[in-house]
Amino acid sequence: MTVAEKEYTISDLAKEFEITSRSIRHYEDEKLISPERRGTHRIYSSRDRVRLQLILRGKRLGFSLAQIRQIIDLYDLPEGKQKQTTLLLGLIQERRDALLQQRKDINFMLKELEMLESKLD
Amino acid sequence: MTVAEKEYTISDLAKEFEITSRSIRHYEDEKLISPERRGTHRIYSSRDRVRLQLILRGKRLGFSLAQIRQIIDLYDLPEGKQKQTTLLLGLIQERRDALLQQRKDINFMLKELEMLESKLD
DNA sequence: CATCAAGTTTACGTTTGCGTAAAGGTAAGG
DNA sequence: CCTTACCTTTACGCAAACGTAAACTTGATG
Repeated sequence: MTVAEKEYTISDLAKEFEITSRSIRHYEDEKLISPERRGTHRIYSSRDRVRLQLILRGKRLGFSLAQIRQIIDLYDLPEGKQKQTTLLLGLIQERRDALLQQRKDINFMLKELEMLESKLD
Repeated sequence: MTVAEKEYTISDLAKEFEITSRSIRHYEDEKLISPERRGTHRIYSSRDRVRLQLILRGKRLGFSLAQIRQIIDLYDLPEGKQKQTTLLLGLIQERRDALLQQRKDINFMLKELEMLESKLD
């Protein structure tokens, strides 16, 4: 039997992640998330909540909502045979390259901060 | 004797870093860089070039120009006794926290990408 | 059933980060 | 001196990512 799925209102998630409801609705406008509707009200599932986490993670990394949607869409691949594997692999590789570059940038800046800090004696 | 410092025009740097001159001037408007002037023309030194690299690194990490300026300003501390050490240490710590969070986010996403990739068989 | 917090849509406003003319100044070569 | 390439400032334009206000609707509660 299916365990009762957790559900969230828009302000539940807004509070939890310290963003505004407006932002969450905006992400919906931009097709990044699409919660169930119960009447007019939005009901968010655990999966929706995870998607929101992915969105925010992408944001912290400086990706645009459009880029984040691309990444998120990768998660929605219908199981089994994929549509255009090579295209997707390319997309994944692109993302990975960007992330690896970012990690380098971060490590560089962390070192710089250390040096700066040591100057403050 | 002082070794002749390398100098660059705005388009030298624009080409090297694959950005537009417009962007570089914009960074100047935003007080992120302030090259020497020879007449009306801008002359960039090696130090200016390094600053530009810092700017672009910050951009790749998703920082706003205002945030980047804060970081860059840390480099311009007059040697020796600093103005408000504790304040600066706080600022540095803030930056570090953000960078560490980003690194976590990156590592998370890299793992996710691997998983996604493995689904494409 | 009245109330009241929380939800909804619609739409204009704002900030950031440049793009893109427009209109002209400057430096080197022929 | 004239062309040509590159530089300058000024200023309006624009997309992204929401903020914010207006004007309802809904659902839980006393």
